[in-house]
Amino acid sequence: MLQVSVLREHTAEALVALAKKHYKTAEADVQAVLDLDQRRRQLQTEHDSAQAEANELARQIGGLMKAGNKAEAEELKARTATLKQQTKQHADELAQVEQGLQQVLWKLPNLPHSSVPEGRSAQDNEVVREVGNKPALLADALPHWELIKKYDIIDFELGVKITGAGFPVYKNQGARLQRALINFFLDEARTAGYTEMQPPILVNEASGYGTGQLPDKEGQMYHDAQDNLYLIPTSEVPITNLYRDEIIPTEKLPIRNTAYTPCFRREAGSWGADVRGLNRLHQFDKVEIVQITEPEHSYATLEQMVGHIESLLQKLQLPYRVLRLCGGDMGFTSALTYDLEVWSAAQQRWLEVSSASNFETYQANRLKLRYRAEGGKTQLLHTLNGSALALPRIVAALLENNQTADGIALPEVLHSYCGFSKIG
RNA sequence: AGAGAGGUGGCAGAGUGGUCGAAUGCGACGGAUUCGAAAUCCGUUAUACCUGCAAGGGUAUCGGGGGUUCGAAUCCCCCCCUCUCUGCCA
Repeated sequence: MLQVSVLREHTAEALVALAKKHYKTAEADVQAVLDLDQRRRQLQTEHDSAQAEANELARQIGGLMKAGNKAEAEELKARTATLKQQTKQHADELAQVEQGLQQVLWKLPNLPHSSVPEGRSAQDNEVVREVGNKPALLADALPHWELIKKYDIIDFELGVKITGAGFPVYKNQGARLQRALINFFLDEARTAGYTEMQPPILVNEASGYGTGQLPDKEGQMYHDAQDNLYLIPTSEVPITNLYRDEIIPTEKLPIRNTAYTPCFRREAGSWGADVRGLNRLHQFDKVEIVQITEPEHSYATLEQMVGHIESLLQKLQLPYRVLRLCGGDMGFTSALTYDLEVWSAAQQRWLEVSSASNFETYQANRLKLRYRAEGGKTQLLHTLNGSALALPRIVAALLENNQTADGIALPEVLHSYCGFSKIG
C-alpha cells in the first residue's frame, strides 16, 4: 500500500510512475486519495475537539457528583447530549471516509523505481546480462516431459489419479533430485548469511493482506473455507508476515531469512504448449530468500540477492539471463524486479526460475513493519524477496541440457547431494 | 470436540464505574557516584492519528466489535485467541 504522504508530497512524480505501470485511472484515483485524506483530517480535527469538550464535561460532572452537587451535575449532563450526537456523527463519517480511502489505496500498485524500463509486456523487458553457453544438443534430443518418462522419474498421470493435473509425483531418482536441490539451495543460502526457517504453509487472512495477495488475488490461492486459511503461493507470505506489526530494533537489521516450502498456485486459465511438463504446476517446491532492510540499503541488497541467485545457477552450470522487468510486466507490489531465466535447450526457450523484487515500503506499510530511525521516530522498512530457487524449471533445464546417449549427467555440485552423478 | 480459566505497557503483574495511558517489580536508556565496574540513588522509557514552524496541545488504544452511562481496563452482548483437564491423534 502506498503512503498517502508520498502521494501528497510527490503527486506529479507518482502520476508519472503509475503511468509507467500502465495504471489506467491514476489521475482520478490519486485525486480521490488526496480529497479523502483532506476530508479525513478535517473530520478528525472536528471529532477530536468535540470529544475533548465531552471529556472535560465528564470530568466536571464527576467532580460535582463527588461534592454532592446533584443539581448542577444534571445541568451539565443535558449539555453532553448534543455533543454526544455530534461525535457519533463525526465518527461514523470518519469511518466511512477511512474505508473509502483504504479501498482506493489498495487498488494502487507500487510505484516503479526510476531504473524500470518503459514497456507493456514481456517483450519490453531489458536483458541486463546473459551468462553461460547454450549447449548444442543432438538432433534427437528430447524435451523434459519425454525424458521424465524415459527414465521414470516424474509421473504426471499418477498425480492426476490421486489429486489432479499439475500435481506431479516424483519417483526414484526424480524424488531424490528434488531433495538434493532443496538441500543444496538451503545450504547455499545459509552460507550466504540467511537464517533457515520452516514456516507453516497455511496462513490466515491477515497474512494474505500483509503481503498483498489479498484482497485482489484470492483466486491465485487455494482456500480452506472451513478454517479460513490459505495455502501459500510462496513462502514470502509466511516469512515476511513474521514481522507484521513489529518495530525492529536497528541492531537486528538487516533481517535475512530463507525457507524451503512447497508452493501452491491455482493459476486459473492459461493452458497450452508453454505449460507442458514442469513448466507450470499447481504445486511445486521453492527455496525463498527474504530480506528486510533500512530504506537506504534496499537497492544494494537487491543486487546482492540477485548475485546470490546467479551463483546458484553458475554452480548448476545452467546458462541464464537476468532481466529487468518493464513497467507493464512487473508485479503489482514491486518497485523493481529482476527475473532470472535459464535456457531450456530442448524447448529452445528461456524459463523463468527466479524473481527478485524490492517492494520498498509497499508491503511494510500494510504490515506495519517499522524500525526506529535516528531521532527516535518510527519509519517503514523495505522488504525484498527472491526465489533461490524454484525447482521445477531448474529440473527441466537440468534434464534437457545435460542429456547424453547414456543418461543425464548432473552437474558436479549435486553429486554428493544426490548420491549419484547421472540419471539413467 | 467437551469442561474450566484467562487475554492489561518490552516482560512480569496490580487495578472491578470517575483526573487510569494505567500502581509496583524487572528490563532498557540517560545522569550522579567510581580509577573502572558492581551495588546504590535520581530521571526517562508504548503506538497511531489530528493540530502547530517549533515548544507544545488534543484524540484514540487495556484481544476485536457493539452496547449501557455524563463518564468504561472495570458492567452487558457477540466474536477471536491462548492455557489447563478430558477425548482423539502423527
